[in-house]
Amino acid sequence: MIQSHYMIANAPRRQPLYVQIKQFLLRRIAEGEWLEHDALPSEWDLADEMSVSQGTVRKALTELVADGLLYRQQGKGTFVAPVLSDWGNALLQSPGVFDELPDRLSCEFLAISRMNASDDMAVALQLRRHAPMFRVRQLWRGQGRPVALDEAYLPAERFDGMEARWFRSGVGVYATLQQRFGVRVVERREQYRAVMLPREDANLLGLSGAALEEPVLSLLRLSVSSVGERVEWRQRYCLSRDLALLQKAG
Amino acid sequence: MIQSHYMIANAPRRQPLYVQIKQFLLRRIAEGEWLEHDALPSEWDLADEMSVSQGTVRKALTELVADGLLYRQQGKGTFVAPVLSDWGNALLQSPGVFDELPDRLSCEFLAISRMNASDDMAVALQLRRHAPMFRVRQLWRGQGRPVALDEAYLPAERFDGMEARWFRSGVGVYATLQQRFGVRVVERREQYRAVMLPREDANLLGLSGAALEEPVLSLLRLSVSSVGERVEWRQRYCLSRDLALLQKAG
DNA sequence: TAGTGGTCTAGACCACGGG
DNA sequence: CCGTGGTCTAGACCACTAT
Repeated sequence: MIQSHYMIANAPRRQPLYVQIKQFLLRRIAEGEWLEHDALPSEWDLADEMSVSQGTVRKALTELVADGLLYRQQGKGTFVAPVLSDWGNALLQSPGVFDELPDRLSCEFLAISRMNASDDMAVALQLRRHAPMFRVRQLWRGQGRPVALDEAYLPAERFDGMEARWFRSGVGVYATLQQRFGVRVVERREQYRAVMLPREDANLLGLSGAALEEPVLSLLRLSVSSVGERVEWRQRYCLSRDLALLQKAG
Repeated sequence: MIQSHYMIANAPRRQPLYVQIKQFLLRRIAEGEWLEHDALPSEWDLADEMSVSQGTVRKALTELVADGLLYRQQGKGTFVAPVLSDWGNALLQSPGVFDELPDRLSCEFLAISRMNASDDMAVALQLRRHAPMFRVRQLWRGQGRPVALDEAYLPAERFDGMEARWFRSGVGVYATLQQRFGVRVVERREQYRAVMLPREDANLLGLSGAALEEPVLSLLRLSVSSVGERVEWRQRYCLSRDLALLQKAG
């Protein structure tokens, strides 16, 4: 299963051992062998199982921790990290206040529908033109008040069998991809803009009258899975009158 | 200089060797011992110099690479990375197009002035109320047209002696902090909002008439140095009619 | 061919957490 | 006390770059 490329003369190029180990563990996590917060075998057990040294296993685990797929606790073990939330590490804070703790957000499912990919969407997701898509709409609330509106677009053929009831309990899109398809999102590219909210979305965010003239923060997101597959295109509108979106920049 | 905490019985807690090595190298870089793109001594030479093993040096270098302070080229060496640009890894792209290459931005110095910290600013930068600050204003252009307006606020006591001419050639704030004070920015926390541009800033961005009613992207940034010091508070307004700000989210 | 970073091993010991 | 992750060493060999 795991083989070094140093031991095989004249063999075609192989990945380093620790990369093979990463992929091996990634597959086992995706297949549900360990659930969130489950402990993996110890570094030594994994090393024995795969006939490599503990240091090599350690290097693989360290990268998976950096990718956010695992977390470690000294003296206890290495565990499967909870799935990335639909907000990632982003927070909503008061503008200008960087040390504030955020409110918890709740997610309300609105609707799921089918449509065809726009040209930009198809290019970004590496699909053919007008490829069939699911559109999942969700409303985020903080302290009961609407704060953001999401439209997540997912390739219908890749995620065949998607059902509305999976979302009814307010579970996020990323959690659903993990639970139902074994897909873990690890990378996101986000574009930020300031726009006026499209009129038809305004009432969902509870805007009316003068508030219709308020600018909103538009976030366009391309989500990539742990195996490099582009799996989601998302449009989010955030009300930013009283809240700012915090990101730690890389 | 470098000492293990394993070899000293009953000694107070010491940092791991590789952390000491990081700090040691960080200081030597800050002091200008090596300039941008200069090669560091080889891992083996550094190991001999500090009487540690090559693997330990390697671990320190790997973390400095991850922090963006160094870069490596196999077969050649390890080099000092160019200073982070005032845009970090962020790019301006066409909305909805994630694979586009960005235009180069040019920086035009506008003015430097003295003022006192606002309350939010003082808290974020861990200064006393109304602490004296420098305000550096710069205008960013892409293909000749204004795209963003920056107001960088720097603690005047920490950066005593700051001069306007340091900025006249269009050099960024981060480059100046590196060159003049040996301070390297490595972490940034950014808040995004959508706002209407303050009237007095609009003409700097070339806005007039109906364009005054365009929303702009507001970015509020707290910059932290390689030694954890909070060194800058920045307000940026980005025109987002035709351009979106791309970030890779962590 | 020499010098660099990149991978891998085997073994040692430390620090933390929990029985 | 044991089992876990965390650090460190010494040595080996591979892969890339330049001369």
